[in-house]
Amino acid sequence: MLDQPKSPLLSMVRKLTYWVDFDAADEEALLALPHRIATIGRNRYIVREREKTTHSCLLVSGFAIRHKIVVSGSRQIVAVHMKGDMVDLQNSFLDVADHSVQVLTDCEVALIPRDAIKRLAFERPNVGVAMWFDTLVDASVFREWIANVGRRDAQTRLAHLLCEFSLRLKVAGLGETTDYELPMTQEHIADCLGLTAVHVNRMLKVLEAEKLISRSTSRAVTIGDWNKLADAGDFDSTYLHLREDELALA
Amino acid sequence: MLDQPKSPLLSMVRKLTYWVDFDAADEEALLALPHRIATIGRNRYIVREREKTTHSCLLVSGFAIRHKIVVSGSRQIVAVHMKGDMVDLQNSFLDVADHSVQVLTDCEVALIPRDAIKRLAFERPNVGVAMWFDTLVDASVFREWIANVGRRDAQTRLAHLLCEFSLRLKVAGLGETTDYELPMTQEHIADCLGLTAVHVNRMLKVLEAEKLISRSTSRAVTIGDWNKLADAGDFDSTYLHLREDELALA
DNA sequence: GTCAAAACCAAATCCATGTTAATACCGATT
DNA sequence: AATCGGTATTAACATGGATTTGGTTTTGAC
Repeated sequence: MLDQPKSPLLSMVRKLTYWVDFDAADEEALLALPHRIATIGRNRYIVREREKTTHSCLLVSGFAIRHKIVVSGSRQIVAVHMKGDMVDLQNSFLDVADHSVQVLTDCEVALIPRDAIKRLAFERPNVGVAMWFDTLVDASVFREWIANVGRRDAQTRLAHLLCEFSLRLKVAGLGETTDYELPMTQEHIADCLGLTAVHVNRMLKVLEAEKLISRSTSRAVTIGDWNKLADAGDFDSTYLHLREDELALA
Repeated sequence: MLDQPKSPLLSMVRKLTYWVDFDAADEEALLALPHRIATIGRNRYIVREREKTTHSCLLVSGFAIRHKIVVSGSRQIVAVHMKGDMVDLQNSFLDVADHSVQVLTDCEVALIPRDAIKRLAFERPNVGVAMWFDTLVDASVFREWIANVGRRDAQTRLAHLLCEFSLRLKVAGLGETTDYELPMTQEHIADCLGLTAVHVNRMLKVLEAEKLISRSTSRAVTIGDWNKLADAGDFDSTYLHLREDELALA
């Protein structure tokens, strides 16, 4: 702690460096970004739709969702974020937030002034391009979700989401590929999938009955046969654009 | 023509310059990007899912869609593109395409080698950041589509899409806000909305019966009262992140 | 440890949208 | 003007998922 304080920004550096080769100065500049660590309590909002944002936010621990509320009052979750994700590069550069970001669990975040990020992107093209590519991956996930919600039936949708979580949690070091703890309630899942919580419950039962998953507690998911679940979920991990080494461990 | 050949890349420059202040050298460098003009016939593919891509593509005229095919065989359209859009900054930097891009009509495109774009992004941070921001806007539209498909009923979904087209076509100089030609069949619309073509037809009739729109030919849309249609579609243009001057003319 | 609130589970009913299939239209040829 | 293929339209019927209700279990705040 005294001699080698581990920066919470390290996970960001690690993530971004996949896309471009940073030199020492790039890394230093990233780690030197001004930031403030904050703890955000369960269910609190990081940003609300239509607000102006001034900070971007790196998730150090915990889970967060992005969501939109439609006129009927129902909620659509458009993304789930976990440790190491840069939440809200999205909102913060488009001036007015087009969606809300809410924390699921108590979270530690590093708040970085967006102007500092912006400046860095101009000064160090390596960093700028890396962030650009990172948002391209986000966009790819959004596209897959459009397809999931638009064209797959409830069971397939759910299986797909469970596969996505499986890989992402593993990569984030938060579980095993075939065994993890769901960070969210069935209602959250429903809002990811454009379904009702009641129906998510039914489909979980179906997946369980078909021996694709099993659950010890209500949040714990164990995947019996990963490939079968992936088939059931029409899941192809291409869209996550994981690195080879990340894929390998899956 | 002889003294002032108008570059097809100009519309790209105009679009990108909204986000950052280009200097003369930036603009020059953008216009100097190597590119090849090609004409692509109706229904042809620009990229197919899982292919490796080497070029990025600027739409000079015509319409294109991005889509994914799910296991049941149905198609989900995840984006519609028109004149001036950079199609496939997305695919081309993520090595393997996670979705297909297909043109609807005969299209003129400018094909730009992705390496040239990448190099430019490193050499001229202004350009890199501008492209980054452009993809942030794309991502914002994806999010809105997730919500549209996931949480709005058929009629609202359709009204929402018609509003989006209304603004985007107007901004692209391809129609009036209250009066435009739909670039797509009802089946295409259905695949944007996660519905069937039959049901899209039904809903078009409903919107017509409620005097929200009228149609002279089957593709022509006239919006009676824009605000009423926007209400019916739960439409708020924030997510398009249009410039003020573009919004003004809406 | 207690208690209220939240989450989960189950069953019955309903309805928005899907499915299928037949007909009508329209624009592009020849 | 006859033909043809792709769209659009319409109707009858089927169904996946929503809704509603009520009960049970778990969670977390104190």
